[in-house]
Amino acid sequence: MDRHDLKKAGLKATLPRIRILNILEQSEKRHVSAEDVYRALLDAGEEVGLATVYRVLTQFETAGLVERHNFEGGQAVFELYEGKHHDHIVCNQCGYIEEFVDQTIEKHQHTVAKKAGFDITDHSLIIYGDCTRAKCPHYEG
Amino acid sequence: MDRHDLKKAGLKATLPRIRILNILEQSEKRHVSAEDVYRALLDAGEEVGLATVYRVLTQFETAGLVERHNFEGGQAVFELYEGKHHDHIVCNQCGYIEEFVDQTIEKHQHTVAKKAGFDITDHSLIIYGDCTRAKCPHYEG
DNA sequence: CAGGTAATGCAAAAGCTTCTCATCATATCG
DNA sequence: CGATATGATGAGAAGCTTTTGCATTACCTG
Ligand SMILES: [Mn+2]
Ligand SMILES: [Mn+2]
Ligand SMILES: [Zn+2]
Ligand SMILES: [Zn+2]
Repeated sequence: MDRHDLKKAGLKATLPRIRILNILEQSEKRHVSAEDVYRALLDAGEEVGLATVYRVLTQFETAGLVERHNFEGGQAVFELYEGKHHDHIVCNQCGYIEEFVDQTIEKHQHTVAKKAGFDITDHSLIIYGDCTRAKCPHYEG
Repeated sequence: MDRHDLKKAGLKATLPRIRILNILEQSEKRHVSAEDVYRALLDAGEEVGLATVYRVLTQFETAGLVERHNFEGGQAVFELYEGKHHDHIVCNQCGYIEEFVDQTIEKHQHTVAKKAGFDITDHSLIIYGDCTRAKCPHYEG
């Protein structure tokens, strides 16, 4: 992802946009808030305003470069869109996020929509639970 | 639902709480925001503070009397909990909400959680689409 | 119905996101 | 390559939803 992809998306290849794209690509965490991106820029010594981060992320979303998710907790999170849909399972304890696709669930959603008389455009499926990773604060055996 | 149910939930039967419960029961719309509840109270000539509405709705949620949903749009919505789980399909155009349960989807969520090593506690499934009701602004045949 | 405790109302504050507007960078074209 | 027009940025103010602090008031118990 570089200035070329921005141009293709109809966006001027400005320094802030290139930098934000880099943050999204190089981030340890795949799902990051606007604040996360902003702090990462500050840590890297880049001067980008928080308002710009919000603006650019929204533009990226509109352009189909990133996806926005509203997990519980008020703060929206963003991730690069890689061309394939997936859903999320989130740990209540440590916030760890795993991605998944279940074809049966996907298919049944369409059935449900049809039965309800809706032309389905999208969906959001988030499973919440307690993960069993050693790292997780609440995990004991 | 009356003062008795409040007591059983460990909540004092105060006037604001009784009134809010009534609003939730008698509301035209099943899924209402805190603002919706607040305005309904004002319209009924009841003097209840907005902060109290938020506090009480959160207490009701904790007590298992209502459920909170975070649909797109920033504002949380609440509905009375009737003892049975369901998911939602929401119209992008008019906001109309239909409820559904799909046992296959429910079952597969547990499978997914197990495979990911999570003890599932909850989930949120929201399907978005365009409804085909005559009432709907975008619906044309 | 008096006393203790919990709930309320108001206003202030918090948290997240968007907007305004003067300034600045980018793309384009000569 | 430099001038110009256009669009983007940064800083702060503002918006919207939700929470909090605190003095006052209502509920429950006895
Ligand atoms: Mn993801
Ligand atoms: Mn519902
Ligand atoms: Zn965890
Ligand atoms: Zn509709």
